[in-house]
Amino acid sequence: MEWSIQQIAREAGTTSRTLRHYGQIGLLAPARVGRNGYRYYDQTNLVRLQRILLLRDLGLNLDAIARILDAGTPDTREALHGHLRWLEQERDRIDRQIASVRTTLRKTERGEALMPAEVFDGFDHTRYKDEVIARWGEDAYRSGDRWWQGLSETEKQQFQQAQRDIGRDYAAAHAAGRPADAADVQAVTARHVRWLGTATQQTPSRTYLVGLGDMYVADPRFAANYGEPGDGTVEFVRDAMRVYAERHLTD
Amino acid sequence: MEWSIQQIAREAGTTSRTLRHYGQIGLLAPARVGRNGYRYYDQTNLVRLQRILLLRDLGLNLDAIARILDAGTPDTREALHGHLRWLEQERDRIDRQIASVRTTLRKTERGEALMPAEVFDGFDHTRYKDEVIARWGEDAYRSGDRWWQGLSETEKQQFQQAQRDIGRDYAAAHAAGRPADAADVQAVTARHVRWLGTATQQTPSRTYLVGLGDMYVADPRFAANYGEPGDGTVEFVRDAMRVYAERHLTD
DNA sequence: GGTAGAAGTTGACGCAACGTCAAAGTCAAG
DNA sequence: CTTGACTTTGACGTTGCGTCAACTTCTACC
Repeated sequence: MEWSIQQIAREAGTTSRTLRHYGQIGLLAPARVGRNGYRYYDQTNLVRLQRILLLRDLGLNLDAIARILDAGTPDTREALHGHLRWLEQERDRIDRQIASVRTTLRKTERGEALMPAEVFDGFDHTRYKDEVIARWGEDAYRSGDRWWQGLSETEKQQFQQAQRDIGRDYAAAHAAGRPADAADVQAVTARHVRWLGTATQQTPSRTYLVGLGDMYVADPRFAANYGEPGDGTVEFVRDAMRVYAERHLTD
Repeated sequence: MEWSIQQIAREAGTTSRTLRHYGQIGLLAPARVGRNGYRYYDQTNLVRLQRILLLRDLGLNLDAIARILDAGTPDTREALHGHLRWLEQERDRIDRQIASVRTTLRKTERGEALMPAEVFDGFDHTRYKDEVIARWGEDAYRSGDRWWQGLSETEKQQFQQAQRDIGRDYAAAHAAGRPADAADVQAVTARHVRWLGTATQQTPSRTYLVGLGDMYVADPRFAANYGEPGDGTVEFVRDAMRVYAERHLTD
């Protein structure tokens, strides 16, 4: 059982040009090439092609895909778990983009200014560029949270005051040795979440809050807002956020 | 107040090359170009650049960004709405992928047989939904055995159970050294053919059954359903199918 | 005023992953 | 034998810049 290039392309939902490209770069060679030069593909090719398309959809580039497929998957379960984690991360990223676009939409519809003049004041994320990229990838660096854009000066100051208060309370609780799931700590987190809700104009989802906690830990810009550097307060905050998310939020 | 290209780039967290590129494509012209050829940017440029970077982070391409920025607010809303719809669609697709990978994981952990297209569902088919649906009626099984789509979960499980039984019986007969044309083996094949008939809603033709046998051998996904890999069971099944086809079926 | 070094300029090529002609050969049907 | 669908191999186009290269200009310091 073998198929022509068009048949296999239709079957897999791609184009013949793509298949020729994959042949050219040695990613997927046809099972047989006729004397007329025609490419013929078999079942094995189809399976490999679909794995290629799967991995491509996961965002991997063809080079990486070739390495994965040819290295022989050591453990299917492991690989699938990896896919899953990647997919969930991807969904979270898209969720954040959706939230961001919604915020932008609301503001443009209300006729509010999209961008204040001193947008770059304060948060100079370029200083930590390398670290952020190393831990989160170029994308995270470029798309990082910029919800605070578009606020008035007064609003900004209020937010900053509230943020400082919350950060101070977290630091105090952590210094006092309180556990992250204690009621008083969770009360701080509740204020924190309300603060976030006001900032982003909507209640954060569970995965968003958890992801944000991880970002706090990963990103020194955020770490600077919570406790002294290296005293473990950021991790403490992350844990408290995770607890809160699992107790009170859904997706 | 005006800045050099590097200063603006650092401030906005991008590169001078990017700014030159934006100048070249007419997306962001510097406020002034010195007699020395140097580009100088002012406050207005900065605001526009910031809007550009924001929209870029939202995933829009530079062409779209130029149209939005140069057209004014109504188009902005329209574009953002469009982009929002796109993002939501993207998230749905990823959700389906996640469900698909989870299913795959569950089944591999239980050692159940994988239904190939189910594994890949959400990857290509949904995107080309119309095309796939259009050609779904015409030749379902020649296109790769996806008869089981549209069945209820219970029905699917029944089919899988039946398939496992048949596979087990084949493997046992082969292990016992029975010939493919023996009566007891042919009895298994008869069940097999009935199973196929139910699945495809029609009695298989002779050439179809023979071709399917060859496909079993060629395709590791099917081989996995019959005996241990490499123990010759698949070939045994193919032979039994061929015998049955030649004895009982026509085209 | 000389000089080093940082920063600026304009090309021009490179990259990923194909899309999109173009010119020409092949196949299946009527 | 013609027609039309399908295939082949080039080869250039696309997006959003990165990355030299070769050269000029600005700034700082001796």
